[in-house]
Amino acid sequence: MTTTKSNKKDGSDRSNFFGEVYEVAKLIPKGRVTSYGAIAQYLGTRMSARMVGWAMNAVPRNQKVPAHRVVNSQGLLTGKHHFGSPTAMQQMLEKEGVKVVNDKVADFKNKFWNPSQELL
DNA sequence: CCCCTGACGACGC
DNA sequence: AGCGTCGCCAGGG
Repeated sequence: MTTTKSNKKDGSDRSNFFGEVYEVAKLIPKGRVTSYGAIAQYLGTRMSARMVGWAMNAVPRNQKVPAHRVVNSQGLLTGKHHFGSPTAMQQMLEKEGVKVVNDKVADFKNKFWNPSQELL
């Protein structure tokens, strides 16, 4: 075995960037939400938050990434249109306990999950 | 190889 | 507080 050190998690290493994004997104606790910028900042604030959202769209079906738990810094469900249905994202969030009003997360500030702080 | 778009964010007015 | 613009990085045509 040895396995040396390659700690590969089933193909999550598409590029450090995408892989990290998927990992963090998968770590988001149920009932909590985070923002694209927060993930970007956690990775090193080197890339724009746009890359994070982009990574979500590039998520293969193999990866179960709760992209619905990721919203923009306003708590707005900007990516809801990418779930196949414009209401799918909201439905999933509400199902997990996250109230969504007007395509926006209620108490977003309170439900915000910061990877750099919680994950630390 | 050049141009444009894209699930964002911060700043300026 | 709402709207507009620029910046960032990468992929697609």
